[in-house]
Amino acid sequence: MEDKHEEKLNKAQERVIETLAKNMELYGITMSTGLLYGTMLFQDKAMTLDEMGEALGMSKTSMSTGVRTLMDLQMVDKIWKKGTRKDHYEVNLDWHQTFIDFFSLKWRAASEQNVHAMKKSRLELQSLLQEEELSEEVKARAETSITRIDNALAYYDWLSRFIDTMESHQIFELVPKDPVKK
Amino acid sequence: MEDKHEEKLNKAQERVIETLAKNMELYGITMSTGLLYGTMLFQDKAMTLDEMGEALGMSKTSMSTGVRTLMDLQMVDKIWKKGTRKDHYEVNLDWHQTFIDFFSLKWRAASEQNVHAMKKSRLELQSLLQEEELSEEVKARAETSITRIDNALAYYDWLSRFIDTMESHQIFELVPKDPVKK
DNA sequence: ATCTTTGTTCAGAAAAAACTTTACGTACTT
DNA sequence: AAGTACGTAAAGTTTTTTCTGAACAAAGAT
Repeated sequence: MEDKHEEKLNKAQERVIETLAKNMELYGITMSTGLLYGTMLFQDKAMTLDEMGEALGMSKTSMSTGVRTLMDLQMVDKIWKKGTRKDHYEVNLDWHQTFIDFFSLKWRAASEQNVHAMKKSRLELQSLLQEEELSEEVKARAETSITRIDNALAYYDWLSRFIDTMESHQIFELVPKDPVKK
Repeated sequence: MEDKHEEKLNKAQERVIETLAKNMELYGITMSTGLLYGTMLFQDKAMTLDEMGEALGMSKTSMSTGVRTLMDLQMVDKIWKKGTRKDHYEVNLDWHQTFIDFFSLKWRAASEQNVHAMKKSRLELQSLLQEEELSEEVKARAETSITRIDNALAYYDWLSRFIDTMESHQIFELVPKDPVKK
């Protein structure tokens, strides 16, 4: 009887954990690491690497790398526990912030790299257009390229401001955390 | 001399293409498909599968699957060209819309799946709490689980409204496409 | 100081993903 | 109707990623 209840509980949890894990690839997170996250989510205590390995039936090494990935994304935090030498981890329950952190971190970085490359190439293309004896064909291609780059740069400017409004939480003015009552 | 110019042009383009491709993993897109996208970006004509294969030194099959991935994400469009039997493709230059489409498609889908699983499990957990002779331990765990689920559901409710404001372009009121002049 | 415990690095094994070649179906051409 | 061009599916190969076990370094315990 007791087992029956426990089984029901586990089944309910596992459904969520697995769905969550599957969809975490949007965060660039592997299924296993997603399962780790989900497992920790339903724990009311911070977990040690050994407990994780036990829970998932995986090596401690994998837990170590998995939990580091999650830490890098601010999805879990390392917790101080006195009286034990083991590290303890628990999920960061502020999902809104997790989402924002992910964006700031990954999308901002990508955006900046792209902008950097584009600006550098744009300069080169401009200088190319100054060249004497530039064939019409190359000239046309360079001009198209600059147009495409400018178009993209306008987007990245927008994206940067977009991420700003998330980081500053200004976004919650437009889209409030608590839906406005009717 | 002519070659010199062309080489300069290609180098400028390739820098952008490669950077772009590398960072497209945020869209869940493989490096090769990213290179394909970048290549098409700097083309002023729509490309055929054969031209793509030529340009990337890859098989036509790969181009076929790559371009389909990009089409699914609305990043490229298939173009009608009369007088030829080949399919032609060109990138969708509206980057803002591409970003929004990606979000609508991927994040909305993930969100809905997660919500679905959570609601289902939440019901099961509620019903579990009604059971007679429920051990204190299981009861406590079920209650924690419900709390965690409710916390997540609040976030997904927000996320859904957030995506709404993107799809409806309301987001451009808060974050205008053209930065406000000073 | 020596012996444990703990987390991580590294090399190799296992699994998954990406890419290519072959084969096939459809639609256009002659 | 037969032949050809085109895109894609399927099977097989190569490459990449993930996972593990052994070895190691740091910190604590004895």
